Amino acid sequence: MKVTIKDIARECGVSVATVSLALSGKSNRISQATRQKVIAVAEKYKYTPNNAAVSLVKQKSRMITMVSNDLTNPHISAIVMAVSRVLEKNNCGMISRFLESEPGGDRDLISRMSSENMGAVIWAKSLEIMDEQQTQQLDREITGLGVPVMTMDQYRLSCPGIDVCFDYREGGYLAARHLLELGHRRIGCVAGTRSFQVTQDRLDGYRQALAEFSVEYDPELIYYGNYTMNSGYEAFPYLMGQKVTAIFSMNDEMAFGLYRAARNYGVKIPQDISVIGFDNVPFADVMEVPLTTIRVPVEEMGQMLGEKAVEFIDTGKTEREKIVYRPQLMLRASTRKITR
Amino acid sequence: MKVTIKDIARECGVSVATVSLALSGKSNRISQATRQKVIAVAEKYKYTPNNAAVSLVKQKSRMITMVSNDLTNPHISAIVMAVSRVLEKNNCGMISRFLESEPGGDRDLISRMSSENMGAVIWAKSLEIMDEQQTQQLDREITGLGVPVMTMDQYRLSCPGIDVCFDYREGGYLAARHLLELGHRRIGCVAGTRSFQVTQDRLDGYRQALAEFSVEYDPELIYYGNYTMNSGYEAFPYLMGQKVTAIFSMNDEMAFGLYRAARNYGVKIPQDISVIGFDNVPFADVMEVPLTTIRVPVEEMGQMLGEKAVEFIDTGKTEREKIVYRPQLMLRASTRKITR
DNA sequence: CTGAAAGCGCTAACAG
DNA sequence: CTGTTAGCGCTTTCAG
Repeated sequence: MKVTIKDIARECGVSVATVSLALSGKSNRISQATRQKVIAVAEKYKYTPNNAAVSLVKQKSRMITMVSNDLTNPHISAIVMAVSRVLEKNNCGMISRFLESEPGGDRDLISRMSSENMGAVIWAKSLEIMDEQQTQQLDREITGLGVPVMTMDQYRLSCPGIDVCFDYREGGYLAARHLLELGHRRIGCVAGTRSFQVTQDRLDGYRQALAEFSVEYDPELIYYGNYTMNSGYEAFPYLMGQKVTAIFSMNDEMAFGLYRAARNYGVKIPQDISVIGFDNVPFADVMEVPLTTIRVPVEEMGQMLGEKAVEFIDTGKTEREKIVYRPQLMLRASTRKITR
Repeated sequence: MKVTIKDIARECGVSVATVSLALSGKSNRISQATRQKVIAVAEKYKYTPNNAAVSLVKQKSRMITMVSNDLTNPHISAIVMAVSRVLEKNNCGMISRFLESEPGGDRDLISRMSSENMGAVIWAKSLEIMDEQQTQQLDREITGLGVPVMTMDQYRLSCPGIDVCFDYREGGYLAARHLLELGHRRIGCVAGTRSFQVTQDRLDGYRQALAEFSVEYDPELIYYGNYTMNSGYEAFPYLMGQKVTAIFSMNDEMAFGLYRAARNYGVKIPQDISVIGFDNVPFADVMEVPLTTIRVPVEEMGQMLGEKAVEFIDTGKTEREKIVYRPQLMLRASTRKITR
């Protein structure tokens, strides 16, 4: 049986209250002598508090629930890893819930979460496009958890927390503009999951760039995938059929799918076709033709998410904050001036 | 305030005991009428039990602690993802602790874990090479957690659980033999972290293959990295200096580092040098020159880990089991017959 | 079939 | 400076 505060109290000949106080160190009502003794005994038996009991009485804990998409995407694992690092350092725990990248299912998730009494949640799931009513509904449910919530998008929540955003629109804009500046006019796009807000945002940026260059938007040039490598692979023949000279892929994973398909079809990147990705995962730089892409500062964003979660737990503050990160073009070798 | 069992009891005009019994459904001592009423009210208020309270009284929970190395390695994230999937399905939660791939620090980790009262732990951290005394010491500490422990290596623990192993030795053997069969004789090796047992195992396999082909083992041909891409990158010039014609990399990540370095040095794979990896991460197949590698069935292994954790929690069984998975050569394009 | 009561390990008033 | 006490939300005997 694990040693409890009671065992220590008995051994030291003091009450449990004294032990609790001595160990927490939060009060100087305890004499040096007793404190020292208590600590010594606690160490002797390698005492560690029972978190369930602590969080039951305190009504909160240093456990943080992290909700995110599928880890097989290195972009996601980078975020999770960054968050985890911060939490460990601040001795918080992390309960992770990795969801397959499919829309829906939040309802069930939230009810399960409400059983755990975590101190905060990091909701790093892609935001679905929602109408006003759905938005309010989700807000009500999430807010109902009664803890601060950090998100990775503008969820328009009313509970304490922060929205750590990225300007996907500008990212899409930068990507398309880069291609346009290289002279491309028929620019295909491998979009991600249709129902995600971030997909729409990138598309908006793409369209804005086209407009600036007076290129008409052609919906036939958009292929909707689901952010997996495989969907990039499938997009390739379709877009080639559309005679595009360049492709903007909404994430690097799908761009890699494009690479693989191009190899199969004997199409050379960037000689025959330019490709630009999005995310800047570590692998982008390993390919034989390093991938030009849009950098998303995942490390910084993950760290911010983690630090804020800890801060909200520790200070109990109640504001809702927001921060927006900006994209950056990583120019590498997969894009080039149009030759025809 | 979250609704508790007490609120429901009051609303239904019954005692808390009755509510508990009715909701758990484990007893037929409750009349249909009351049960129905209790359930209706619980749903109305979206009641969910407070896990802290439950686990405090039951002295265990359906929360599983998952300890693993750094997620930036896709091989690790695949395992974590597979585990997570089965836990979700069995409505268990997962507390994750991702450790940087450095030796040591288990001590602190275990004491932190002992505060959470999880139902099981999955210890998917690489095993360090240890002497008899250290082995016993670790066993004592881990066993001291008082819960079943699933590992990914032969930890020789005495607590309930399972060792889900992989035959790394045979993997190393297959890799080296493949190269030998292609006629290579000076075969470099990018080893992983020196202090890991799995590193030693792969090396043993490599040496065995050399012996079978009567090739003398040359320690100068071994470069110790740390399983990161970067260490593969650094290994390259060293091994080229040793005039090797082929390289066995102990994981795919490091092989990718080799790829990147080869590109920089203008060395062609496989024309100038053959490369074989280990793991078979999804990317291995995306490279312009798809990577020949040794497959580790991470999906199956992760699933086994998760299922066993659930099984041990649900049945309370106390044996210690063991299962060993076998390697498989994935022949692709990065290795070829020696031409000189 | 149902209620009362004890207790899981710990904290936080409130007394002393 | 230290002990007593009342609970946090829930399960589980043990009576009724």
